[in-house]
Amino acid sequence: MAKTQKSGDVYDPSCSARDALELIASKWAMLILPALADGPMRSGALLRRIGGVSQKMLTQTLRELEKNGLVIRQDMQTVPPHVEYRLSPLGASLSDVLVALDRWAELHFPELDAARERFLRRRS
Amino acid sequence: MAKTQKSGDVYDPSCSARDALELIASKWAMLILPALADGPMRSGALLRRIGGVSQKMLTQTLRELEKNGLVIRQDMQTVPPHVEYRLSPLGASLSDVLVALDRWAELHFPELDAARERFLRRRS
DNA sequence: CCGAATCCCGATCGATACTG
DNA sequence: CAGTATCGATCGGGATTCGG
Repeated sequence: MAKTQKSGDVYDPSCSARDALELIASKWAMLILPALADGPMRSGALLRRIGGVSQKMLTQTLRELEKNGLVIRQDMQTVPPHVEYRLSPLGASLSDVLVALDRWAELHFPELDAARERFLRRRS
Repeated sequence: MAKTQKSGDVYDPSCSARDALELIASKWAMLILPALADGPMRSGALLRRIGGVSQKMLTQTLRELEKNGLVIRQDMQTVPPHVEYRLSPLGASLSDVLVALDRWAELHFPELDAARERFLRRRS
């Protein structure tokens, strides 16, 4: 195996907990997983729900999440294509934490904005 | 102003809550902020604490966090240089959420590993 | 018609060496 | 000890094309 798994330590780059963190540390994953918390969605619906995401990045991120067992992909094998994505139990547990992060951003972004402006003013 | 601030909605790419999320969605920010939760640290100590980070990325990320009011930089103006970083109250509140994320990764990475292996096996 | 794969470019990252 | 500069490698993301 590639990594020594001692105990889970995200500060150890050789621990695969770090891989897990890097998977999560993606702005799209942080939006996709919470979006799926309310129930299964088609790829087109996700594309509309998540503003600013491209089809490519959506598919790419979903594949990565599927690969790691966080998202389950269900292809209805119909014409026209109908593909649904839903959270696995593992994905749902992660989604809970990510929802908290999203809510933090939605609550505190004005303070970040203000700090940025203060910072710029200070250097002018 | 660049973005219409309606209400905080991370799903709206024109809301600066999205900017906040993108700032957070960095593997280094996710390690730096929790690392500072235990108290102020010097830059060298952070470099040692956070495995795999380069001096460049550490400085760069710290600057970004400082710019957004999450981290406070204190230069002791001595020779040799002594610079300390510590969380602002805002940064501390974010750190709490990030700690939860880190702990999720440390708890569940074996399940991700297993899922990846299952995925590979399925396609072989 | 919907979802995925390919090509291509700019932005970003990381290693190393250097400055104050 | 803290930060910067440079450069090659890598990644993100859009436009386009493919396939069912």
